[in-house]
Amino acid sequence: MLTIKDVARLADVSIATVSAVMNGKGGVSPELAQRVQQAMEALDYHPNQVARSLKVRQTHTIGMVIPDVTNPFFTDVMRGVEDEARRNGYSVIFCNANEDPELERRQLSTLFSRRVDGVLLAPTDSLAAQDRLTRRRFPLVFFDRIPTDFSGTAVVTDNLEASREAARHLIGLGHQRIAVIAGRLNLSNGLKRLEGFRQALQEAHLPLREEYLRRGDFQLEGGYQCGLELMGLPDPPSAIFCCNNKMTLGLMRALGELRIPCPERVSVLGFDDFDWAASFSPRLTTIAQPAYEMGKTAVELLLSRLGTRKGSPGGSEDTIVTLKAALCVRDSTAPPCTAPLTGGGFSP
Amino acid sequence: MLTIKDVARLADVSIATVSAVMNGKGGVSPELAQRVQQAMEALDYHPNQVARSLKVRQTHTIGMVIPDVTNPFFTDVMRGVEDEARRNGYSVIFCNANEDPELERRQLSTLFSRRVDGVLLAPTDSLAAQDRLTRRRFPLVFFDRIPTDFSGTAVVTDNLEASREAARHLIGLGHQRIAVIAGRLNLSNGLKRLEGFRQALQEAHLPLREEYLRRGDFQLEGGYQCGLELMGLPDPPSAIFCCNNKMTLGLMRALGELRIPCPERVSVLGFDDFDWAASFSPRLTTIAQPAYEMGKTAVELLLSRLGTRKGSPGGSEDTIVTLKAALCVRDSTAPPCTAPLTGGGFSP
DNA sequence: CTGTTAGCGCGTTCAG
DNA sequence: CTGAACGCGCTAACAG
Repeated sequence: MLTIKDVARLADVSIATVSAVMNGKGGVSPELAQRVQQAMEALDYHPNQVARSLKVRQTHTIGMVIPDVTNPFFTDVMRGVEDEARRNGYSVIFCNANEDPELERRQLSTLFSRRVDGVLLAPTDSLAAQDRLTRRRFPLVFFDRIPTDFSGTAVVTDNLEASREAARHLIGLGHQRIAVIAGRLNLSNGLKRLEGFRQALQEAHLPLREEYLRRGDFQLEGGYQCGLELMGLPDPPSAIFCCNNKMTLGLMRALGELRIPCPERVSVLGFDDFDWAASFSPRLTTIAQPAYEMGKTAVELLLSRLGTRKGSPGGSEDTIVTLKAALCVRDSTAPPCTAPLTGGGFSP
Repeated sequence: MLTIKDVARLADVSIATVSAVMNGKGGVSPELAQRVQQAMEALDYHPNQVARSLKVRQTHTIGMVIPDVTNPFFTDVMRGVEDEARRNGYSVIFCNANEDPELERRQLSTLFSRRVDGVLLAPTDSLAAQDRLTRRRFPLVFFDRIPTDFSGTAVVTDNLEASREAARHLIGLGHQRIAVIAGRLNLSNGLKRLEGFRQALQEAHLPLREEYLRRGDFQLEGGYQCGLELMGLPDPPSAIFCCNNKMTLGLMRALGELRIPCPERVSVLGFDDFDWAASFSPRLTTIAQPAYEMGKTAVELLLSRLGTRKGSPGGSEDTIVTLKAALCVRDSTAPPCTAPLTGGGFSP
């Protein structure tokens, strides 16, 4: 393996000089710099970053732990993270937490051992934030979700407002029997989405019937089950708001098996947009989160904390950036049908 | 930052002893080992992996460069990689190449600087393999696709056989006018899929009309365009085989806009399965690649090369593992309609 | 402006 | 079985 010494020898200078030109320090005569450059080229020399990291005490690596890599929302975030990180000379070690707090802990632990400069985290429960492992171990930026009573740096979408808008869209269409498939309620995203939905209903003086509030787990299976239950009700809803992409998938699967046409018999509005949403029937009405931008912002936040870290501690912390989501109206939402589709008789 | 010295001091032993217990070397009295363990616990000590890496000359990190993180096929592979890597004490640095050979080169370069122990690569063109950057720099395992005239270690799915099966399914349904939307033909996956399709047609003594062979770029837009063109033909196909997931999405979008019912008017069979495929209408008939297993296998292959690397060079190289894919028959394929749907008249 | 030297935190000799 | 010394490849302080 080539080292800085090989370059120095070939260029006939000291290793300090080589180091200086590599790091763009001034104070090297143009001729020598030239010689060094050529030597590096000739040898196809790549400086050993691990040695460098040991010395400068930063690895230019950030860790990212994701609850679920197969969720397209998170992969969009990842793209934003990777792009922005690379543009700033950082690499990213990604870890899958599989929505498992214990695994999350272990991942955080190895990230620390690898001395990443900072970590991007979408926590799987509310504990991570308080953990001695995370706090003070390294700069941490939360994304997508934050624990209750959170203080720190984070970037999230405005889940409350987005969900209100979603519900208002349904209400505006004339729906009165609106159900919601909520996600896990221990983290901010699930909670705020339900809350926003509730608020909009309240503002419209519409009740949220108990049997219309279902709780999934953000997974496909949960959405499927809730969909089955909801449509099996004596008085099924005419519209359903589904709090994330995977559950929406499950819901649609349930509707398909039940042969319940959407939007004719029931409207569906799903949180999270994805390519697929516009390719199949029905084309899904969704709330689109700015996922890529979220990743980009998370890195910016982290890097700025890293930059000022040397300054007085407790400086620019406790920043929560909130991103706006957008309603994408497509074909899965429509006014409720007035004529009953089930029987031949009338109903009010 | 805590070091091994702090542990040694607290346990009142030498650093060598601490090192020995950490690495499970024998020759330490149980009592001392106990003391050391307790000290490590008490301090919540995490060994500095970067220092360790510098010394032992391996980072226990593998690099993975992916052509497109947003493609669910690759994220499934990633899950397999991450899981298997972690189980063997490896972390993974993932890089997005964005289907861009130049970016791929840069990513490979920084991976080398970071001295990853090996790299998993789905190359974006045929050059990477020959590159002086990749060859001999570090152990390399290709996945998903290999360059033409490849030699080395790789894991791919049996694209040829899978595509033959796909085409045979369509033929078995009675289709005669079968079109194909092929992908990029410079890499093995695109090529083999087309080849398998061709073979099956030949075996059935069916011609592949020139206008029925379209070439996409594995992206959604390409599938969309090809779909438009194909269905705009004077004599449109009654079935389409689409060579990857994203193009299938585009194709379905085109069909939707054209209001061409699937499978009534045209059957669609897409390469790559995904959760979505079973949730919307029509439920897609697909070829399901064992993506997770591919990731897992890639890591196994890499790790075994790493393990025997100290042995005679050129040992267990040039292994190409081929994984079987499975046909998932759902609703998007059906026998061709015999009655014309377009006009009211007859046609043969 | 350039070269020499001392560590960064750890693993691994070697004496004891 | 344990402890002190050396070096991995690099940067930073200092000396020339």
